[in-house]
Amino acid sequence: MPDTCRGETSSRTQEPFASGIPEEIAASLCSCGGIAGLENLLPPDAELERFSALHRALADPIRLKILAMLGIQPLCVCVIKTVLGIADSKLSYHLGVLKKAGLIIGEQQGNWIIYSLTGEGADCLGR
Amino acid sequence: MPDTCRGETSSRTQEPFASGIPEEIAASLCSCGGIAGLENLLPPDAELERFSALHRALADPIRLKILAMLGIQPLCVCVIKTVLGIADSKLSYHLGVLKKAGLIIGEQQGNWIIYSLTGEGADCLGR
DNA sequence: ACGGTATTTCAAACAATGTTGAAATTTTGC
DNA sequence: GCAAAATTTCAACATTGTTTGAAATACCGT
Repeated sequence: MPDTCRGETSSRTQEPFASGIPEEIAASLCSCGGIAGLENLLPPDAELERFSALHRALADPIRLKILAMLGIQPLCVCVIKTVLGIADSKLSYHLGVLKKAGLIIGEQQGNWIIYSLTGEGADCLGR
Repeated sequence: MPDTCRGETSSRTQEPFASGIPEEIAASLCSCGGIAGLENLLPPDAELERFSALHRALADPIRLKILAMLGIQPLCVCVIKTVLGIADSKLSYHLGVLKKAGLIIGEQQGNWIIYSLTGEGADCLGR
């Protein structure tokens, strides 16, 4: 391990916390470049935003069930509705959330709209 | 492919939707056992509930950032706070959410509490 | 054009989650 | 025991997400 961090815990850089954070923490923090170095290792905010939006779309059992169903085969709304046993407008709301998140896509086919997974939606199922 | 599905689309079983759902849908639905067969292929409700709770915990950029930080090294609250630049109580709230979800664990060490990823938390980072 | 079926949209009620600042708790060093 | 630092808890409030039923839209067969 490189000895980049001699001297006192936080007198080298003027970090905004008082004085003695735990030795072990200070040491490894130091060897990754202190607070600034740590920050550089983090994903950019835009990416965090994107991921959290994706998780928000998956944060509901009804929506997960819809994804699971579409993972088996494309389905029209009426079949999904029958399996879930929920009101039309409720289902439509959840389909909208999944669609807006880019996880499913709906294709009109005559009187029906047939939903299926997008590539991203399929990725979500694989974990 | 097995020819398990001769005859009219939905006269064999009395499915609760009117009459003619699209041919293609009906056919594959049929070959997986109709509505009932489809239902059997879905994860049990308890599992959907569990997954959705996990996603809910990840559905916030602040929390994702905390996880990313802890993925680099264990940290005390004051360092996390410095990086995020948010109020103590706000941070504590989000740490609580992650802790309750089983993704991080806090260990008191003197005056500080040092948080680190649990196994499950580390799994989440790996995608 | 009409009547019927499938699906979505809308606004209002409701529920869950996130934020804020002040007060409480825990631990340490003296 | 007391004061100071780190962290959490609490209750009020703000924001966001979900449910509901009614009305609107889109498409088909006649």
